[in-house]
Amino acid sequence: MAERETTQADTIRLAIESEIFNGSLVPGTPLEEGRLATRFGVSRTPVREAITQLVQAGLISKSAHRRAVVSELDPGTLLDLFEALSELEGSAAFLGTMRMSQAEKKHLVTIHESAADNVRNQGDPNDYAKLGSAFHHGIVRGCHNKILIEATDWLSLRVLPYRRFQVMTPGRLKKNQADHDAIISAIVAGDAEVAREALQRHTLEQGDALMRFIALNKKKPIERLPRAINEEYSV
Amino acid sequence: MAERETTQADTIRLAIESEIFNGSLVPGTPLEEGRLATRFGVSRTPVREAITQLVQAGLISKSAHRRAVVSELDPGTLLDLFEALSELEGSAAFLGTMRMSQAEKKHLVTIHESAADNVRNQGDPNDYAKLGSAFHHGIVRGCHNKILIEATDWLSLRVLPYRRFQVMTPGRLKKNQADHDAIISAIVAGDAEVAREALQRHTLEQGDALMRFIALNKKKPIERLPRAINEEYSV
DNA sequence: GCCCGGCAAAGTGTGTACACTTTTGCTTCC
DNA sequence: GGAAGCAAAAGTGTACACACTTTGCCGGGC
Repeated sequence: MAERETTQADTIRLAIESEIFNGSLVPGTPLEEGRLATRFGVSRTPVREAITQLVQAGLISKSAHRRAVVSELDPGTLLDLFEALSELEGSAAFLGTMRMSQAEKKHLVTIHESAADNVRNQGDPNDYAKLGSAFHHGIVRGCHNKILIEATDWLSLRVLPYRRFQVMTPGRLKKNQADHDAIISAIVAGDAEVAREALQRHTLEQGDALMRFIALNKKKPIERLPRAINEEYSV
Repeated sequence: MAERETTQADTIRLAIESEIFNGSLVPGTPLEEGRLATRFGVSRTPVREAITQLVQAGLISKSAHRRAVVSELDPGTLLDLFEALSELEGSAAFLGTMRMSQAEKKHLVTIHESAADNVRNQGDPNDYAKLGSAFHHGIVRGCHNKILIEATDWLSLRVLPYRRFQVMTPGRLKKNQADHDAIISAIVAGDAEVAREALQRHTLEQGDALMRFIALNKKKPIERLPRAINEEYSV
């Protein structure tokens, strides 16, 4: 085979990841090395490697001699996750407000305005979700701190499997847009402390809404849940 | 062999970790699977597993078909690390101030007072270092948010290999103790915002001091550096 | 009827072999 | 003398085999 710089373990890790994100692999599902190996047409070795990586990423959990399972977050942990994420994003917003270049801020404004257009014209909710994710992403990147970005991504990753339950009702969509409006204003105005607080509260509320939604729909079978709004994941 | 709940991979990971922390494995050192395997008296398989885990922990870096090396942090990244850590610890202090039980606060005060005694009586610097670490640890645990704790630990882990360069000159020691004093006062008084800011600035300054120290001593061979003050690592 | 002990099947942990990639040091040519 | 190219050596990635652990089931005892 020709030179490869991505190993099979990487390929398999990516495949499993995306199955977790798009919901084919529901939290709680056990992952057997042997089965995955035959399914992907490789031996168990690269599968094991992929699993180890995903365990460290927090997406799956496993203990010695026991099968790996897709991580399942109880409500308390999910709440912790959003709380921690809100703190990190808040910090990023604070630093970003002081560090983003004019071009970076401009870019954020552009994204925000596209989202506003989408709301006005009742565009594709999927597009709106992507813009929203790009907005958050842009702010976090703006802090120019590799480690903080890495940590934020790490937490975002772990929320991702649950994001698919999110639905944007017209009311929530408007609220979301208003929140973003306040955030971008603070950033453009250079008011770092306000930006921190606005983004922090926004993320916390997002998490809250998501949790309420999950709680409401817990009893129904997975298949009956509304379709995921973000087919793609970006982190 | 009798039943074991810790696999060889775990054992080896722990061994490599501690060698990184105590300085036997200097950042930049290449790690060969084969050599490690013979050294630990196992096959390459568990060694590979251990390495994969350490890569995800950020302690080791590696790319396909290339040897793994102990992660080396350039000054910029180290600065980012401390900045991010300071934000996280600040957040933890904020939440902890509101959430810690009286018993937990009491415990922190006890630690702090032991440290004060140590300073007054010019006790063992090693003990002081341990108390300092317990102090930070206690505050972080106080936030009662599993994810935030996990994230903070993750970053602390990555700083650890560099902590051994830290020296406590009498001046720094006094400053450190004064900082802790301000932090514990704010926590006991229930002033969360002050606690956040105090711990945040404290961690940031600690990082700054460490970086200056490393920069000064960079040229000297490793063996000539002062002995590590924390033999143990706790995270 | 319920619990407990043991058995078989499933599944993971580790050793080992081999193919392929990278690295290194030598040789050769300019 | 230095640079480019080549070949051997070193090292990693994957497959596969086997031992050990876990798990679920079954039957016997209380």
